[in-house]
Amino acid sequence: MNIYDVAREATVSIGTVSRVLNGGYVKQATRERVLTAIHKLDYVPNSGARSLGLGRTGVLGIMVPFFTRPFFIEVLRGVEMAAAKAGHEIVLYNVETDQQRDNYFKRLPMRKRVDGLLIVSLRPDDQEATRIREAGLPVVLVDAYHPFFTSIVVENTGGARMAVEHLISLGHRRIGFVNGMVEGAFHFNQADDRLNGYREALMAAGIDFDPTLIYVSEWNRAGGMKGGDALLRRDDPPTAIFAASDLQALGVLEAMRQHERNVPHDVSIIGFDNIELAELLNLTTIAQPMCEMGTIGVEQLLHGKDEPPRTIQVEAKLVQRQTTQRLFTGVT
Amino acid sequence: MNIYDVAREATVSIGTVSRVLNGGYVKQATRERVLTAIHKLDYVPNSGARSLGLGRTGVLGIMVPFFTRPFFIEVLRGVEMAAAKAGHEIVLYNVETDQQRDNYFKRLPMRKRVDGLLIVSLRPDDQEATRIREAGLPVVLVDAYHPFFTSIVVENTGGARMAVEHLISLGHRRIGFVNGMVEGAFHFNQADDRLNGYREALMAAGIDFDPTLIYVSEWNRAGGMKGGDALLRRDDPPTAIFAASDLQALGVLEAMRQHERNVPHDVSIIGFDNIELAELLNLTTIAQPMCEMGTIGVEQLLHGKDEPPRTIQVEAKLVQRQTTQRLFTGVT
DNA sequence: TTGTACGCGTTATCAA
DNA sequence: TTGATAACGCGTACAA
Repeated sequence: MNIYDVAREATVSIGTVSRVLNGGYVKQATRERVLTAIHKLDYVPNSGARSLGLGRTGVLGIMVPFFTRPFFIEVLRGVEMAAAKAGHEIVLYNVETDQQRDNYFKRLPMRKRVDGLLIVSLRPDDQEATRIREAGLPVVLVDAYHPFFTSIVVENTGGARMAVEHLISLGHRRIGFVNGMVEGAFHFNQADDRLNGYREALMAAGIDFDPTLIYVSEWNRAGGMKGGDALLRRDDPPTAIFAASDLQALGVLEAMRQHERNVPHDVSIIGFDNIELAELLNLTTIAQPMCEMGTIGVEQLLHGKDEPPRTIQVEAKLVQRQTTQRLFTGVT
Repeated sequence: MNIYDVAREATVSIGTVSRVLNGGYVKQATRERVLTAIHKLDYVPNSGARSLGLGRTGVLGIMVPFFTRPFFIEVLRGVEMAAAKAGHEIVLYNVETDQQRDNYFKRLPMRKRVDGLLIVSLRPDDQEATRIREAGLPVVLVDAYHPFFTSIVVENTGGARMAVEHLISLGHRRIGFVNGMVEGAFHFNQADDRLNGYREALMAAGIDFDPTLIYVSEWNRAGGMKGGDALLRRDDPPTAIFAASDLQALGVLEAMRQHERNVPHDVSIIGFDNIELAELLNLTTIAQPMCEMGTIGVEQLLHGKDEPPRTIQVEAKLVQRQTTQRLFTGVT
């Protein structure tokens, strides 16, 4: 069932069929004959052949680590919405190992299977970035940064500072920090920025920076649990804990439960991201517009083609819920 | 940068390059020359052209409604794992409206953009199924059933019966049921099966079936809340509630909180699915192997090509946690 | 307004 | 073991 069959059925040439399909000038009567033939034969253009001729595929690639984590799902949601609206399909490149990451960075951009590539939370090194740029494939980074590409990032430093300032404003001075770690060789750099925010807030309040109050864990619940546990085993446990992601904050909450500390009475907890679960569990957190970041990313991919790369910073917002409260000093 | 460039660089014909790439017989020395040329030119085969010649794309389509819901995410996880292992990419067709659903059912199978289509929780009607079958595209259904295609389903009736039997075994006799509804024209049919399981369990225990104890809601938290709320407003509220999905069960839990009923002391709650959240919130539930269903689906798609369609029923299992307990009768 | 013929980058077939 | 060439199905100049 190809374009020749339709042409024969409608007794026209394939050129005419193509024009009917792609909106060229065709006499009304001819158009109708072709349309009837198409309908009768149940003809649908072969998209592979189409992209070969056209030089584009109508497909956007999205490269994302651990896509089942809530943060990435939210970004994906935004991506899907924007792509669907623009009539593009999306193919998912999930990254769980260094090997996958390297493989994708090396091959994906030159295969021309996609019209654009959205990379989430993964940072190409300079050599990879150079190769990608030379391949000419539009690339946009979300939650990651590289000078060669348009990047959408939340104000990581500012957001972290906001979180810690919130805790300080509640009277806390011994504030633990469960930060995220580099998983594999993925080159996340959010962790550094958030650490800077943490330090800035302390410094501004005249609180000494104590590196032993920092625990670096994986960006998931198990990691958060380990962090919360470690911080509570100290002789002088912190009265508040800032976790670099909501998932880690959930782990911290679990650790608190195991240590039989009441949140927020004994310990205040604040997370980062504002995933759906945070609302469900009443977790105070720093919200970043995850879905929107995905949407913006796709729009940049589609419409920001030839503009020079730029960094789009989106706002973080404090969402106060019920896991943080004024430090109980024992005084009335 | 195409195969001709490589051929020229290595002073061979494109046929030889192709053979090096696809594993034909090539003299070692020639092979190395070609490989060097490939490396030097950073050549990567154009996958569009490749699929045109090959007649296949190496891509699997997955059509799924509301893909951000935990159940679908879990299925997707299984799909992604299996597809990656088999060296296939996946393109995501998210369905949120009837229109999208119809569009995809009509066009997707004949465009030959994918080598196989996995359809999750969506049921084609007979006409659609016929067209798809005629298009010759391998299709597998997950969490849905149609006689034309291999289908992977959990024992919906058995699972629901298990849930209600569990409640009955705890002494409950007035058992509410928050079932799921047909959203749009998506033709879910899980709801009917689960209703049957509910009735069977009651009947087996000699309990009268009371249709007013059933509330039909959307398959999400908001729906569950409405259901829980409605059931609690009765003069004789149920002592236990079975929700057709964990998401709805979460809504029911929220409703209980609003009505200031203690779970499980005042009311026992059981869900269905066993999403990650269920563990986090200690929800008793009926587990279905969501991830595995995705994996099996892909395997069937890839290896079950010419075998006749069959229905693969996977097991449901009771996972007892802390939202169900023996009915408190007031007697010691 | 319509038809012809070429190009897109591969794979596969067949002859050498 | 290698090279030449015909598909694959479409878009699109260009000619008619």
